[in-house]
Amino acid sequence: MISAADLRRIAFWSHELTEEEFERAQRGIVEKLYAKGAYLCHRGDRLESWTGISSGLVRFGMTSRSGKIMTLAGLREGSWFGEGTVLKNEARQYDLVALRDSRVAMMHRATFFWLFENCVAFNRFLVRKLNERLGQFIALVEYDRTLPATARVARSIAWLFNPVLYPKAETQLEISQEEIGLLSGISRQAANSSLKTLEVKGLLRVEHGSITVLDIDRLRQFED
DNA sequence: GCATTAACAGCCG
DNA sequence: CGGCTGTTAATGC
Repeated sequence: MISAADLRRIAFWSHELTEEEFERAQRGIVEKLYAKGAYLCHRGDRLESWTGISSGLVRFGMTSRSGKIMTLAGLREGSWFGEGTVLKNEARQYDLVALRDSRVAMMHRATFFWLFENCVAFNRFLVRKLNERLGQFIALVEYDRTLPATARVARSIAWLFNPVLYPKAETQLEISQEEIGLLSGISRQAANSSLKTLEVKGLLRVEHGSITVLDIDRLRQFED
């Protein structure tokens, strides 16, 4: 079972639970490690748990039949996902791959349903979360073809700093330029050049192995 | 043109 | 040392 401190750290929704609800959640979660490159699940798998990222970075996406990869979202510490699959009790429609060594929190299906049936705060969180992700996926339709590379990088990064999904996130995030490329759907070299552009415009600061966001609002809307 | 892969030197932790 | 970054050259759509 996950420690209380870890649960508080990676799940801001847990702060709104009563003591009883919190303990139920805690007892229903186990943590698991995935090495860089390992799949948490493949499309078509049954992954029974509702899932949160405890540390590391995971790519949420799919691979087309021709082998082209499509990234739907990058999942960082504090990301929770899989409620759609758990609620509908169906197979996963996407792949989850660890981009670096990652620790993942798995909530048992029964615990998820207990919270879903009994806890208003938990449901408020789910609705907020689904709403943000829906907005993100709508933006993805435009993003994929229309926007130039730098704008796609800007959006991929902005999503990792979504204030609704990660209300307590630091402005700095440990992420390499290669990982940013994987999440943005471009090469490391192109990611490097886009990051330089965004840095010159004052939207973020590029550091060795990490970035610091300076202006999340402009980053989200960046178009050229 | 624009983006990709490959290669490599240099830097950081 | 191993991983990440910055840059260039060759190649493809």
